[in-house]
Amino acid sequence: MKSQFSVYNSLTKKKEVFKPLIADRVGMYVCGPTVYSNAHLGNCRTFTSFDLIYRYLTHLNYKVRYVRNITDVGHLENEEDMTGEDKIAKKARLEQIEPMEIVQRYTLDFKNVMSMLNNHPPSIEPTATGHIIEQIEMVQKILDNGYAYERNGSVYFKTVQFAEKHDEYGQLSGKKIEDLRQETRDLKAQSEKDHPADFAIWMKAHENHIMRWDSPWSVGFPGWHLECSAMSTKYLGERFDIHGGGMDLQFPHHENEIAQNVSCCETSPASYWMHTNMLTFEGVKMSKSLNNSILPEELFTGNNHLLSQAYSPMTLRFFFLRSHYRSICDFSDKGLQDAEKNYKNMMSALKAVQELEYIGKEKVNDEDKVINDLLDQCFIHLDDDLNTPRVLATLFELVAKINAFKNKQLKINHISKATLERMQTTFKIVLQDILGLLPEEENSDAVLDNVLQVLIEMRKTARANKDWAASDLIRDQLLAAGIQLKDGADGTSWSKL
RNA sequence: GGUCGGUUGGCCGAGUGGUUAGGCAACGGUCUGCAAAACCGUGUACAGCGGUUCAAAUCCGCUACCGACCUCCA
Repeated sequence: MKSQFSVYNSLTKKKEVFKPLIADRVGMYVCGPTVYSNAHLGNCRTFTSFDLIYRYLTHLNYKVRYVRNITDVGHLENEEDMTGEDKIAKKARLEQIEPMEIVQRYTLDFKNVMSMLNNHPPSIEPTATGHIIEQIEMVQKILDNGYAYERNGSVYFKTVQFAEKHDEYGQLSGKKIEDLRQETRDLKAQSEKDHPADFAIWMKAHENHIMRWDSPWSVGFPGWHLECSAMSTKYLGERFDIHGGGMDLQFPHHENEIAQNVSCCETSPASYWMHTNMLTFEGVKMSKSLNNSILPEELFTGNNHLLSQAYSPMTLRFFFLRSHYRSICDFSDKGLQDAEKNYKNMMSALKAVQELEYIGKEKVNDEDKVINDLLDQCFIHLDDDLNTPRVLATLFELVAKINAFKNKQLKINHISKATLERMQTTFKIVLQDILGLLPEEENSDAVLDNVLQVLIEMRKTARANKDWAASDLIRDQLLAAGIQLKDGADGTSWSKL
């Protein structure tokens, strides 16, 4: 049974059934980070969303090649400023170290954070500096095809001429070339470009620009949008299935990328464009320039005045999954507190469902259908453009059932043995394999567990003797120490608060 | 200024032209020695105004407020 997985395509502005170009294979390119400083929570949200997509495609048995670049050339800070510096070069100058040292530091930081969030590494993680030759070749092709011109060693893309010949320009972002002309003309009159909407695909390096490469036009560096065109083409071909990135990249980055690909390869690169929405803080986009960004490390340590406590990477992942990837997600301490509780409850249920044992003769009733319907719903909601809030809602309904079975509030033999087994495998697959939520092993301390088992035994004896003072003392003292005892149908268990 | 998007119950957050989202918090119940945990139940929300319709929170228009992009950004 092949699923009817549908995704929202930013290019056509509607949900479409996903059909790869080659059956059973998917090529996906996602614009990665610029490694000139630490990854912040906004970056985390985007890449966690694409990790989910990657995981689900893999679950659907597609062979996925997931390419996510590392931008280590940086972009110009101000395209019209001829002393404009590369972001990475600027940071390097300020910190008195080599640009590639900056790149290395923040690349490692980024990969480390991705790993903590349980995001799978992409199949290929190419760097812009490692693909200068490919980029130069692409510039040459665009020149040969007549969609660019050289000016003082820099090469610019003829945006207006391109837009006149190709409907593609503006389709993704909804921008009209007339508006761009109107808007930018007055402000940036002294440019060496023919038109304000033109953009550089090769830039001649200013004399103190550190990152530079030889080329047919000048010693310089590739333009803002070129690396993604070059690397996606190299690793996924001229046409592939999914191109993704944050919504803020839609214009100009992705629009210009399409223009480059069409003018070079005569085809728009991707069938489906997927854009993730922004993470906001107090209603405003989280970004470095606004100085309102929070670092993952601050969250994991609780070392930030906005946070009442530390939150684990899995709590953060859960927090992201609570909202749909195309909706704005507003960061809040309260939201993370909720997410933490949700996550813990979900993980307790995951443990509980695995421990359920089938007892008694099958007396299957309506409950069997209820459970199976809920399990089906998980995939129906995943198929619907990865509606994770709905998936979680469905899982919570299953959690209630699982706990009820565990505490004998529902009888296990009211569902079939096959249904129990399906629930056990499916709950785990959805939670761990697809949503990527792993247990954090909080009860893995064997010594602590042994000590607590002694106390639980002592309390049990006290209760049997109706020595409530003693049993309540154990319970209350442990609670004060952050350990909660839970009396269930099968005895007492414990968890950290 | 231009383009696009949002406004859902105490908070978060889905969704749909007519039927319970879900979570957190709250309250009631079951269970319990009492609690906690767990389960069950309760809340009747969709910015405002007008229109289309048998029926709109869901479609259309206007207004208000918020945001994103138009400059590097995930």
